[in-house]
Amino acid sequence: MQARPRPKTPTAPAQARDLRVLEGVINGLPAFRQLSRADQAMLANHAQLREVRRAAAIVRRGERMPGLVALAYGSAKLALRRPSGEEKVVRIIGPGECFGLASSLLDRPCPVDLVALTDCLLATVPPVPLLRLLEGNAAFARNVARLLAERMLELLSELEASAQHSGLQRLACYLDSLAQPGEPPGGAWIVRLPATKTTVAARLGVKKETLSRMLRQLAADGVVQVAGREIAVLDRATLARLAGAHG
Amino acid sequence: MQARPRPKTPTAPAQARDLRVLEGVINGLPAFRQLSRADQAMLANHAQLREVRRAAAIVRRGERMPGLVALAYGSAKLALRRPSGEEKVVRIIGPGECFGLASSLLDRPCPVDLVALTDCLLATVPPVPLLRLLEGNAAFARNVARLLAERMLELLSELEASAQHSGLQRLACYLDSLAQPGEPPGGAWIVRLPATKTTVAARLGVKKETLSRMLRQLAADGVVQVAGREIAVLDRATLARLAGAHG
DNA sequence: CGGAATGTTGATTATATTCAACTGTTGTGG
DNA sequence: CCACAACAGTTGAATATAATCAACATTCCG
Repeated sequence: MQARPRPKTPTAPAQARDLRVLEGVINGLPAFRQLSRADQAMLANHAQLREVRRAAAIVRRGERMPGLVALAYGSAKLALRRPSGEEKVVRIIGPGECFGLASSLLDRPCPVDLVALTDCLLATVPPVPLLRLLEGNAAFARNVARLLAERMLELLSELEASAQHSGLQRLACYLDSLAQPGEPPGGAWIVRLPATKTTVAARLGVKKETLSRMLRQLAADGVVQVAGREIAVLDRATLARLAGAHG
Repeated sequence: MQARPRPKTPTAPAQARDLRVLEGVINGLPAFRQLSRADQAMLANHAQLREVRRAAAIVRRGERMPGLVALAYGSAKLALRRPSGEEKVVRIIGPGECFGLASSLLDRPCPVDLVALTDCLLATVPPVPLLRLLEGNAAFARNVARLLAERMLELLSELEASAQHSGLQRLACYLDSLAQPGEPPGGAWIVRLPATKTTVAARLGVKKETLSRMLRQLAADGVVQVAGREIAVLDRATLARLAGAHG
């Protein structure tokens, strides 16, 4: 914890003020925002701060969950790996997001690999204080119930996406969901891929070669314009049409 | 194929004793079993009993959720339908199981089609009493949280299954999970498909033709023996091997 | 600079779908 | 009771889709 943060990281040395940082991170999570400062402090007291390097495994599938993992900065992927080497990325999480609520509450082994996509700072809240809070704080229990319900529905729409067979449909749907209005007003929409194309491909359930070909196709049709990880959506209507029904 | 107990008059006329039957059904659900009799009675008072015919739509996707739907008898499928007509079956539920907890709690539109596979009797508990209980009963809130957490992990393993690309892998995995020890002790294991092969195929994410071919393949290899909806697993080791890694 | 990771492209191949024809089962009404 | 319609399942041939293999280009970092 005295290890100096990477010189690239512009923020102040995080580890020096564990509790401060922890409380900040915890307060930033939707799951905990409504808690009293006392409860938040209790969680922070039991939580741990951890820095991990790009490509490091944060939790491995099958391991006991160390608790709820919250990202202060950086990004990580939740991935399922087949022995054959192929992997399916379930979700990509960024700063302020967390992972492992369900498994922690039930004390079940981690159902996926959690792998850092960039250097990360993360907070880990062990199951015990979570369960204590769940027992003693009805509002928290309600909150957790609502949160899990939302996550469930998200996961379901994830499953739905993976069910629509055409890779192109899934890509169109994905781009559409990530599109942000570009800075020149009426112009094109912008998508910044949250990870390498290889990882995004795994997230979409296709190989990187296929993703490459699909993007080329879309570009040739004038629907998008690709520049590395930046994608400009030129024709959002067509994109939406592709995402909806079979194109 | 098999004699389904026709609900000519199932046991006793169900609608005549709404409250009795409702309390019975509600008490049978894991979500509600631990409630006091008073709370159960409250739920029963607000709940409704409904008989539906085979193939009838119980709730349509996008409709407002009428509440938690619990099956007293019969079975139903949760299905996602693409405009193109193809459908993906997410889950098949049987007696004692329920559906729609997450959507009801959040008052979100129903994310799937719920369709009766056989004639059914079902109880519907509207969102309002559910939410009231969630507010007033901390133990219930904790219970709901745990239940949703479990459902989440199930859904995740569902997603995992749909990610392993080989249809044969998914079939092997599915059969393995349904295999029951056959009645002659050391003999073969038995699987009774919970629905028509067409529906099971949709559950596995393949067309009925493909399922038929895969089963023929497995039978030719001496792994299973198929007789209508009954499947005898002759070589469970091989089945498990197929389910695990690429076969 | 140089090496590793990432991404692209073409040729080939595996897998499952689609189309189509046919069989078998089940329930209904003449 | 039989005929028939509707549905469920099987099988083969042609086809579509994405994976795999292989070579090459590019970008990222130390």
